[in-house]
Amino acid sequence: MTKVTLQYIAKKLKISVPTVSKALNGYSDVNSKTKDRVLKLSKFLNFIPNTQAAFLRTKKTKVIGVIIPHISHPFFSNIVKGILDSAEKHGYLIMVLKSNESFDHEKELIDKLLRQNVDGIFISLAKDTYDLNHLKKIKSSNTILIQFDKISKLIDSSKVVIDDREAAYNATEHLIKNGCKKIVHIRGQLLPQISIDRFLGYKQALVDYKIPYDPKKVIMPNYLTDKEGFEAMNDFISKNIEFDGIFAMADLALIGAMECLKKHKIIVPDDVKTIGFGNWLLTDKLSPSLSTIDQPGVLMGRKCFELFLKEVNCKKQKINFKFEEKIFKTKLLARESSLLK
Amino acid sequence: MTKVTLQYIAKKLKISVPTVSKALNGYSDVNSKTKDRVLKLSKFLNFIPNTQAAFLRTKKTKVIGVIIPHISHPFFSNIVKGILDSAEKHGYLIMVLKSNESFDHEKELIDKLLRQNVDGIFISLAKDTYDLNHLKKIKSSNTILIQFDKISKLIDSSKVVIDDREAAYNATEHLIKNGCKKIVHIRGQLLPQISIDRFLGYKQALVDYKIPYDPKKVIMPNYLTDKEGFEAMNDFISKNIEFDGIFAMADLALIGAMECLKKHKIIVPDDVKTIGFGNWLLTDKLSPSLSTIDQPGVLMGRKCFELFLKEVNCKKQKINFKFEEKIFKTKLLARESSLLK
DNA sequence: ATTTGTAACGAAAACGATTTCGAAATGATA
DNA sequence: TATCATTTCGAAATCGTTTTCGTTACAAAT
Repeated sequence: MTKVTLQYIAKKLKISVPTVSKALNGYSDVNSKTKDRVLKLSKFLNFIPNTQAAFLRTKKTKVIGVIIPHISHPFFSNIVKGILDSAEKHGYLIMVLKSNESFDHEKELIDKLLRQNVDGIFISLAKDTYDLNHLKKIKSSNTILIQFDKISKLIDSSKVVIDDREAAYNATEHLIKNGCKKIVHIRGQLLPQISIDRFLGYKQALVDYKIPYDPKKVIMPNYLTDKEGFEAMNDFISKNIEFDGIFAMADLALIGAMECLKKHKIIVPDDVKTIGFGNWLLTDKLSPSLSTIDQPGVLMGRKCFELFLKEVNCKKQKINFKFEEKIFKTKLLARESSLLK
Repeated sequence: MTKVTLQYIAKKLKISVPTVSKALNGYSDVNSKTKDRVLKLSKFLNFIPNTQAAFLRTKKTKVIGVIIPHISHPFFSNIVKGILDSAEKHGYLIMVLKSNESFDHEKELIDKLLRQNVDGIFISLAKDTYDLNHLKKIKSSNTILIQFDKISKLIDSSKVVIDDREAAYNATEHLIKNGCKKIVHIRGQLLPQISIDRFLGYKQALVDYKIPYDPKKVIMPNYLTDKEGFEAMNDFISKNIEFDGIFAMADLALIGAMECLKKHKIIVPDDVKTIGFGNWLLTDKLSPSLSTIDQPGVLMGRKCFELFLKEVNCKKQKINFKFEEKIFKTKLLARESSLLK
């Protein structure tokens, strides 16, 4: 059994390869009868066009590479879901890669994707990415780059983010308005812009409400896991740092922190009010249910693809293209953990 | 600026294209000095080999397609994570596609992947997949097929599953041993083997412990969401069906069910003991924490890739290959929701 | 009768690699 | 010197498409 190719079909039909190709791709210079014959036979033979061969001419793979720091993370799952939703409607396929938050790894992944000639690369940077030459390589290879979530402002590309600063401001303000005066902050690492921005939002809210900023009330664990959140809280408590509110940069860290509170018989929200970030799955089912900031992951994923597609079309039609930065609004979900009784 | 190809490098070095190719691919019939020159220049020029062109000869893409019913689902996230872990070590890339539990969609996705000439397809079938011609198409195209989770026994391929029946048996037995005599079961749809198996495990445990099976104690919602779980429970209660235990085929459905109990002031585990399935993220943080069956998603993903690789190597060395079926043990996590006080 | 226009098709080049196989050059051996 | 083996290289074929452009045939218009 031989492979079914254009060649094969052409031979069977005693016509040329180009004609078969044109018939299948809807060119106008092919008789409708021959077109029918081609379509019928190729369906009958279950012809599967070879995308790699096609690529050699078209230079389009209709594949997008998505690089995220983690896979098993609800926010990134939602991002991927959003991208997939849109991509599939336009016939694109998605390669998903994870950087494990490692810069070195990230560089390799980009090389891999460029070798694959993907049409676009969507990336949320690793938290320790400082050098940007790998992103420049993407641009110089003429591959479309879309940054989301953890982005670098120094690289020209369309971007999809949330207003982290505003979100953090709102979260902090929310605690204040619910009576907190001594708010501790479990923040993310130094480098990624989002953890800086969230920290700045926290600080700004304090300023605006005339609460003195106290560096001792801010802690920076290595990872935002529940364990580290627990430890962070232990730290505050053992150092006798007073607090009546917690703002954590990630729900999971907050959950760990709250377990520590429970161990110390500190009641949420009675004694301490808390708010997290991310609206993780099931945070609404906890007791107390977690107040948090909802990031519209699915919408963000869709937007990434939309901006990508816009760029594709502009390039095709040689229209001038301007990069866009879409800033999504977050939603503060006030649940039990932060509300006055 | 021209593209850097083998051609280009060959010209610069005044040698032939094949020699460059051989130098880069470690052939022995190339002088070590020329090899050095090639390696140096191609690194200097930042040569990116064109995988599509290479494919035309090698017939290997080093890409695997993974089809799962949902993206934002912790179990499948873990599967993908496991696959990614292993794949990356062996230089494979992963395309992730979601079928949305739709058979029709699933068929299309497979066509897309075959067009892409992926080396392997890993699939967890949609719950309403009844016809298997699309899987046969994979096999007849000589693409390696690995089935996991929701599989069809009728198709010859390596398979990675858990023993659903045993797991469900253990869950039910666990409830019985903790004093339950009237256990309701929230089951999955009729078609997928896993929901049949889990149901059978439930039934078997009843038989073994001499508890009469009562069809009225089994409900089959359309989806295993929290809402549907809630409704299911409402149904039981409104029909005055007595129960002192719940075994749900999915944690999320159980969570919904337990919200309904709470509404009716039925206390878990005092009045009713419950156990779910899947060990979803944060189910250990709920109050009461959920007893559940842990599926080793990451390990399963890794195993999928391992079996795939074995098949690849056997084919390469023309060794006889036998399909394997790996059945993972599940772990019963006895937490608060099912334990005697 | 000549020109023009249009529809339908195919020859040929191109995309960028890999692989087979034979040739040339060199060194070793008889 | 003749023969043989080894090393190193490249010509050529090939993979399966797409796209440009020219050719043919025929009808319509002048």
